[in-house]
Amino acid sequence: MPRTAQYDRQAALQAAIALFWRRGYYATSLKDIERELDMRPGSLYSAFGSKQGLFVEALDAYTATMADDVQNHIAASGGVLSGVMAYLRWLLLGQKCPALAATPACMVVKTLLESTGDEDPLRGKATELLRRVELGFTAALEQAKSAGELRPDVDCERLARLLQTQVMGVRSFAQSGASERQLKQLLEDIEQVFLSYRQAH
Amino acid sequence: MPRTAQYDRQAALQAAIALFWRRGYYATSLKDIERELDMRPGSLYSAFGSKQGLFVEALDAYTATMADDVQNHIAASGGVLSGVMAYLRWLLLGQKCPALAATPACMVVKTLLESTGDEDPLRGKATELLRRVELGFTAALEQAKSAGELRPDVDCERLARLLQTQVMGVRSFAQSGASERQLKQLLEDIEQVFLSYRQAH
DNA sequence: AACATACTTGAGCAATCACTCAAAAAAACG
DNA sequence: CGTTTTTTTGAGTGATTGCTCAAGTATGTT
Repeated sequence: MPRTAQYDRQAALQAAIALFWRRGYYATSLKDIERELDMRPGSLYSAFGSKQGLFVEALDAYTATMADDVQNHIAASGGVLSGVMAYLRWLLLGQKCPALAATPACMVVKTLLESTGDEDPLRGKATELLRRVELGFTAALEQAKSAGELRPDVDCERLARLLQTQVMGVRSFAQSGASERQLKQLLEDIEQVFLSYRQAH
Repeated sequence: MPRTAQYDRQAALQAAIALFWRRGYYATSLKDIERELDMRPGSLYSAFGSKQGLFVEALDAYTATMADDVQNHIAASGGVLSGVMAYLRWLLLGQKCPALAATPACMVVKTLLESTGDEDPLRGKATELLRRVELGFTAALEQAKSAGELRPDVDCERLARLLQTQVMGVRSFAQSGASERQLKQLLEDIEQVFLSYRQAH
C-alpha cells in the first residue's frame, strides 16, 4: 500500500562518503548534502535522522570498504606486510587519480583530527574504528606468524600499531601534494621498515 | 596622545593557538574566540583582520614554536635522528600532560586534513608550512651527513620526507588514545627505522 | 477509480554564523 | 583639567546554520 522510496540508500551513502571525505564534517552544510545526495530535508531526516547520523553511517561504510580493500590486497599479495604495501601503492599511485588523488588521507584519521575534544562523539567513533582496523591487522599478522611469514618472536599487536602508524603517516603526507616519484620513494623506504619482521628462509 | 592597546598580542596569539589546535578552524566560532582571547569583535578585527587572518597568524606562530622545539632537541641530543626521536618522546611522553596529551596531533596536519579541497587557502598554507619543516629537516640532515653521522650515500631530501611521515604518523596515532606503554613501544620501533641510515663506526 | 499509505517537497523555524559600526571609554599629551 | 587620539564595547547586520512540518504527490491495494 505504501509508496516506495525514490532514492537509493546505498547510492546516497556513497555520495555522502565522497562529500564528507572531501570536506570533513563541520565544513559540510546541509545545503551541500541536499545538493550532492539530491535529497530534500524531509527525506534526509527520515532516512538518516540527523547530519551526524548520516555522517556516522557514511564513516562506517567507508571503513568497511577500506577494510575490504586492504584484505583483498593482502589475499592477492600472499603476505600481510607486502599486502598492505600493495594496498598503499594501489591507493596512492593507482589510476584512481581524479577522486582519490585529491583526498588520499584516510577519512577516519581526518575525522579523528577534526574532532573538537575528548567529549566530541566524532572522536569516539573515529578511535573505535581505528581500533577495529588495528584488531584486523593484529589478526592478519597472527595468522601470518603461524604461517611462518613472520619471525616467531614478533609481537603482533605491537607491529599492528606500527603498521597503522605508517599507513596514517603516508596517507596524510600524500595529502600535502607530493609528487608521484616522491611517494614511490617513500613507499620503498617504508617497506624497508618491515623487512626485519620477516622470517628469513 | 593615543590610547595604548589593552590586550597583549602575543598572549592573544597563544590563546588562539590553543583554541584552534584543539577545535580546528571550521568548528571554532567567533564566540569561542571572543571568550578565549577575552577580546571583543572590534579589537579582534582591528588586530587580525578576520577569523582566517587570526588563524593563519596562529598557525605560523605554532609552526615557529614547533620548529624551535625540534631544533633544540636536535642540538641537545647531538644527532638529528636521535634529536627528532627525543622531541617525540618529550612531546608524547613528557609531563606536558594536561594541554598537550589531549591534542598530540600536529596542528598543521590537522589543518591540512580539515581543509575542504584544493582551492581551500588553508590547504595551501598547511602544505607551505609542511614544506618549510621538510626543508629544515633536509638542511639538518645534510649537516649531519657532513659531520659523518649519516652514511654518505643517504638521500637527505628523501630521508627528510620519511622523517616527516613518521612524525605525522605517530602524532596522529597518539591522538587515538593509545596508552603510554604503547606509545613507548611505538617510538622504539620507529627508532629502528632510522638505524640503517646511520654511519657505522 | 478510490482509498490508504507512504514519501517528497519547500517554505520557514529559532539559533548561530562571521562581521560592522557608531558610541562610550580610556590613555597620553598640553 | 581639557583635548586629542585610539581602543573597546555591544547591539545589530544579513546570511546561513541544522532541522521541522504541513501540504502536495506518487505508489500499491482494493
